[in-house]
Amino acid sequence: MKRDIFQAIADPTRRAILVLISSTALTPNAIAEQFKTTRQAVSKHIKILNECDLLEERKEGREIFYQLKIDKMKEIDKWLEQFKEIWEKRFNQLDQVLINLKTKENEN
Amino acid sequence: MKRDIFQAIADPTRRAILVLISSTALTPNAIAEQFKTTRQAVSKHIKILNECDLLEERKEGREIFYQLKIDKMKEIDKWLEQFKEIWEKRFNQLDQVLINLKTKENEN
DNA sequence: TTAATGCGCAATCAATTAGTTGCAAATATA
DNA sequence: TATATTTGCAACTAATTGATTGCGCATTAA
Repeated sequence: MKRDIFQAIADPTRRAILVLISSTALTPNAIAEQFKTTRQAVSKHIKILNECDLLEERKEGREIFYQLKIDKMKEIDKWLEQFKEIWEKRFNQLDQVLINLKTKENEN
Repeated sequence: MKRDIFQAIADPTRRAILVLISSTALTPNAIAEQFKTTRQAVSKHIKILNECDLLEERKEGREIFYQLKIDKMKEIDKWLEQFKEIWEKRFNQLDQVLINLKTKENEN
């Protein structure tokens, strides 16, 4: 099954999980407690996130702690860059318009 | 139907459309030509993008030109910020480790 | 006026999805 | 050893998705 990070963040529950485990490693049960959902539902989301290579796991006895591979999130940022170039260009153009207006103002 | 921008970018065809119309306004037919897909399929994607308030449309005779509301893409960037804070913090910590190593080196 | 073009929308279909239930394996506790 | 806990995985269901087909409306061209 082909998954990508954009599909991973499409689901709101999954986005919340990502935020939750971005700074702390948590077990599936601990995650489920935060969301009023079942452990199994969380488990399925974890599986998907894992397929996207978004998780680090650390086993400790019978518990498994999951944490976000935060660097993976940079892939989204990288994709966004092509739009940033455009919106920054537009912003600069707007800026130029404002400067031109001000110059004209001073001419009066 | 409740849509959000994260669902909009979940589909690879839709991501390609967004890139395509980020700098130029195009008609559904013109978009479809770029992807070797049908006009109707593109039309459905456009509908979804529209529901997410991602598009500006300009009617010209019987043609409708669609262009990306580029500012809307900032919402994704805004969501990413919470992760950026973490990865920058980690980077600085790593930086500190390297500085400490260098200091110890100089002590020898 | 008639024919062709560009478009949105509804109906339909196959595939995928999120969630539930049930179970077996591994670990911990009594 | 017997029991309880934590987990992953498979089977199932209801809902959603992407794509196709067919239609009607508006605009343009002959």
